[in-house]
Amino acid sequence: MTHDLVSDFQARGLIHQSTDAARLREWLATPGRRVYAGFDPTADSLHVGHLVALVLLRRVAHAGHEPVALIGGATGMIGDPSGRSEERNLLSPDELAANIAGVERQIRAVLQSDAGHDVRGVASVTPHHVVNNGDWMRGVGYLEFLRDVGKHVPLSQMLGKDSVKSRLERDGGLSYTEFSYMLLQAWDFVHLSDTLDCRVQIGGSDQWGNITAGIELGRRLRSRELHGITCPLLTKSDGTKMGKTASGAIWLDPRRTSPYRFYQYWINLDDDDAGRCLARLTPLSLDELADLDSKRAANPAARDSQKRLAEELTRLVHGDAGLAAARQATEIFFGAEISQLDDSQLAEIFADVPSREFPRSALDGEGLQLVEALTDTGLAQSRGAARRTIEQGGAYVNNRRISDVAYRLTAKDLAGAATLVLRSGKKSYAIARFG
RNA sequence: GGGGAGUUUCCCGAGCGGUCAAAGGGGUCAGACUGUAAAUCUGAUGGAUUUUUCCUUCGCAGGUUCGAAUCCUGCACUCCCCA
Repeated sequence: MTHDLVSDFQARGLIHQSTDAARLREWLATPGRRVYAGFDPTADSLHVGHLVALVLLRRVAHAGHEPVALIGGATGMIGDPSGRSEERNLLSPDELAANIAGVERQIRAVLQSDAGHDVRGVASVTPHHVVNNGDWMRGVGYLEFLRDVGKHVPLSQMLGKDSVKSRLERDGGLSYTEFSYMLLQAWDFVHLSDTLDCRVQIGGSDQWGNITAGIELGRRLRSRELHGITCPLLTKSDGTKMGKTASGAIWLDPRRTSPYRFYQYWINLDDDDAGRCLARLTPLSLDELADLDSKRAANPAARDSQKRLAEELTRLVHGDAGLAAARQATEIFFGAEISQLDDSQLAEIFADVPSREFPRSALDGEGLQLVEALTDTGLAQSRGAARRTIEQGGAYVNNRRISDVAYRLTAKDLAGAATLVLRSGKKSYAIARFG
């Protein structure tokens, strides 16, 4: 079960920078080594950008080691300046507590998930650790920290970090608080090496400066050799950040991003991105990856890669139930006319679709103007826009195209007992409920 | 302090007394094609109505005119040059 983690990372394009590869391999040659990655609770949910690090930890477990997920209860109070162009706003203690709770739940869920055949049965027997640096930082006094930690970090080294340099060159500069961030993260690393004998830290490429700060501190304070790996930031072939859409980030929390939208995000990736994500984010073996690569080249239209990717990741994050829901919604959304569904099914499938209540009486007599329904549900900005959409053939009721501008909705248009499904264009849906 | 240029509809950018809701491009939204892709092509793109009009827009406030985004006055902001 144990295999060479470093080679595996390399083969998947997961290494951006690392400390001496030979020394790393040597350290990791013994099973049960602890490897950590940190997550700052900047929101009450992680998003796709965090997925790489989470999956890295799963690979650590798969390789026979013990992953350590660090939640930045302390560092989250400060804010990491890395990769940031402006000073962060501080979070209130209440927000922070809520964020920590949310993030911790997600981390545990992913680390414990048995999604992905390669890890099945492994995660449950391989121990993993979830720690919070707030737990050991809380009791540390300022003077104590300055004497024990700050004393051993040369200012020249801190000023040399890219994250600091780039911010100093900007108008906004950075505050002393954010400047100090790297000391906390450096101390985390040393602390974990003390308590868990954890000697490897992994993170995104923007973490290199913070990681090396910890390695340096370990050397000075403990004469201990620590190791670090960063992986490239996941970007799309068009240069934009992975996980960002026009409507915002793709979150792991189903209340923020429904399993359906999460699933769709991966389905819609272009071929190159899908290939890279499969390698970096899924537990598929290199053979399977090569197989999908050749299938994709031979028959891109089948989109096997995108489907597999969406499947693996949706199951990992949302479980089998979430995947099933996403698939069902996909079938309905891109399927034929909607009928024979009851209201609760409709409500479930269209859970993340905006909905709007109308009085039941609106359907009586002449009925409700389709134009009005489209604007009231937000599918059209104005009545003029709604007319245009209908005239151009972009308006659908229960997935049936309506091209009559004067069309009125009546009881016969209901898909369920009191629900009908409106659609504008290919993918914008809205639910109209008649209570 | 002196001299000059500018501020246009979501963005860039034409318009310089009527035919201007305002060229062109970008974006966005529909449609076709397609792999729920990319590229391409077509149409639309202030609001209300509907096929006829009406209302609101061209930095802000006034004014000249039958009529102004276009002319005049004042105010605000931006940029450039000389000190």
